[in-house]
Amino acid sequence: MSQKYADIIIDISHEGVDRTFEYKIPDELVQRVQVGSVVKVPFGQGNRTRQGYVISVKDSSEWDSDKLKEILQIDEKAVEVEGNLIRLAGWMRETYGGTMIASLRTVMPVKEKVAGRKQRIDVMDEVPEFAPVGELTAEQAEVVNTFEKDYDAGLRDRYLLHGITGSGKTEVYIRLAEKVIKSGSSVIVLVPEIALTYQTVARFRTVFGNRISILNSRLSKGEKYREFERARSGETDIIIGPRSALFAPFEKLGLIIIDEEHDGSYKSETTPKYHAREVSFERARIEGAAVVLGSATPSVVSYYMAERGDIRRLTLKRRASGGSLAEVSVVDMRDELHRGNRSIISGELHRRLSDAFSAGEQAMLFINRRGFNSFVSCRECGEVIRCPRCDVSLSLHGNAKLMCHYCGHTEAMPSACPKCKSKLIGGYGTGTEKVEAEIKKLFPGIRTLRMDKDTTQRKDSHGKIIEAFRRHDADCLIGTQMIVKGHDFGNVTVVGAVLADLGLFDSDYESAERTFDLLTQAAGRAGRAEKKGYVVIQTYQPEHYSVITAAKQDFEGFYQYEMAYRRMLRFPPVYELLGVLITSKDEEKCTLLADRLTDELKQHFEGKGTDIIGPAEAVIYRIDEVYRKTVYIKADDACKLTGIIDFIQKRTVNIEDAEVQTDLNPLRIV
DNA sequence: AGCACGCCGACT
DNA sequence: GTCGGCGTGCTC
Repeated sequence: MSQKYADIIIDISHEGVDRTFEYKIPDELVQRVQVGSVVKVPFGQGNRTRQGYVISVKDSSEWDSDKLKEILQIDEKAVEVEGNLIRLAGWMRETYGGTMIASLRTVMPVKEKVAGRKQRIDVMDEVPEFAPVGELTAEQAEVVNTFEKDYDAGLRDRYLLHGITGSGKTEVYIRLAEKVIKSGSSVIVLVPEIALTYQTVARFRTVFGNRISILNSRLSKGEKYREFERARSGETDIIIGPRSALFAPFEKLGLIIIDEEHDGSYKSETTPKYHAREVSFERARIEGAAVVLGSATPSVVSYYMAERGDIRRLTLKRRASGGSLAEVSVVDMRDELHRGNRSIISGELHRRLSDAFSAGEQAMLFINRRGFNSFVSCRECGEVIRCPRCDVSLSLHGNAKLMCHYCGHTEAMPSACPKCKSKLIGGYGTGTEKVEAEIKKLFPGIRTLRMDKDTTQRKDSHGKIIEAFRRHDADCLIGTQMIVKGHDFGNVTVVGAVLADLGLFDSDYESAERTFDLLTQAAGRAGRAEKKGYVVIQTYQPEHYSVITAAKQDFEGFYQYEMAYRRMLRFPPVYELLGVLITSKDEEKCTLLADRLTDELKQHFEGKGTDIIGPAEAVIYRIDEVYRKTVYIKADDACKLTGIIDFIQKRTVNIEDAEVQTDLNPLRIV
């Protein structure tokens, strides 16, 4: 048999070796080495044994055969990568930057086979079965019909399912999945991590039984591997999980569903900083699968695509249960102050809560606040206690410990101000703590539950709090935005957004969108059963379009306003945005690299439909003793940014100990 | 990343 | 003279 050769990516995440290397395939391995094989190869002068991934196999080589080294063996412990997933990784590298090996690791989140442990009992296994899905409404049936017709015609399209809260999107997903599975293909369902609750899982499990794989953050590597193996071997037809479930190795994929597609958790925070929506389109293209994006508040990006005809829009306008939408009112907190009410609870919210509690109903109060804990400051001189390693204030945990949210630095709470020695220092408590105290004062005897970063530190505590509230162990649930997402509580009739607009101050082009989403979703929480619901939005900016349109549940209105703003400021989706982050422990090197890189970028790309903005200090200039500068590039065409990412990757300017990362369409300005 | 090669300072 | 510092460059 003639000599065969393999192109191999070495498992080292470094730009210098981010390319394929050719190896000879020894005769005894030639039957078994194929694209996707994980092999051991000698590498470098010292011929150290390294792991590598076979990217292609070929019959000839440009190289002198006796200069090539041979593959040593197949790595039996490693999991093979499907050819299609390798292609997907190649696309991700090209689109988002970073090394090929980083993209490969991303598409195969489970690296090592783990000996099958005894099957742990998972809470998800004890989920009670829901009543089988009943008849669909006319609207739901129409959506399902449209999809089935396309699917039968061999068309694998992309759809945006825009359905108001309570319109029964999950039932639609289930029907679509059934259709695809019946015709012999598999389905991936992505959900935001936080929404992967009993309810969602229970509904799917009722229909699909044990032919479903469920991923969640509680699974160990081995358990996750087991679920992926079940998908690979055809033991399951459907996988449901967060972002990484997108890479489930189904042999024949027919449909990818992304529920709550506007959710921020679909964007990866580590290189490659991919967005599951974008990657799902590419995976679907490679595999010949359809994509369904679903949301009550679609992302501006997806809605824009639908408007331009890039994806097909399907709508659900009515609540499936027939329940009416909640009555929403907006309270201007400045008026409350003028009237002499200095409480954080307005007169109207107080009345609604009072009515609900005396009727034995429940209420939810949430604070739209991205900060986590209170900072500690001196009442005398105003000094704020800051992290010695990062440019942020420390937050108070418990009442004796200060902690940095960015680097984990902890120190004891000082007894006096480090600057003026005053004893009058203290934290102000988290927003949720304050609200809880206020509620207890206003409504003695009312049982409250608090859900925020503090109370959900421990694993599972999130689910426990939700379940306790569902059992009516408490009358009032108080929390940050995490209480808003995707939980149905039949007995909740009042939802209050205590401080609705805090998010609007973020230095972040998506903050209006997020505020609209949260308020709309919050409003959808009230009165989901037969009882009438009331939503009170308290704000200092009642005239802000996010607040006005959310109160009316008017997505279209919000979208028009928001697009005008995005257009004017040239933000996505009208323009493509690339964030470039330059980091170094050495402030001067960080500046030098940022300046030189910007000069080069301006030389090559300025004008011609691209704006180059920066360099500037990042919003948090220093994290964990690393300095951070940013450059932002806006372009009228995504291809230009792909070229710029490539240029940055191959840049000639390099400063040692300083690094560059790219972030395509970042969710926020860092 | 990790290893070898290479060209200058203070040691047996 | 030579042991060893880590700057530079390459890895199929």
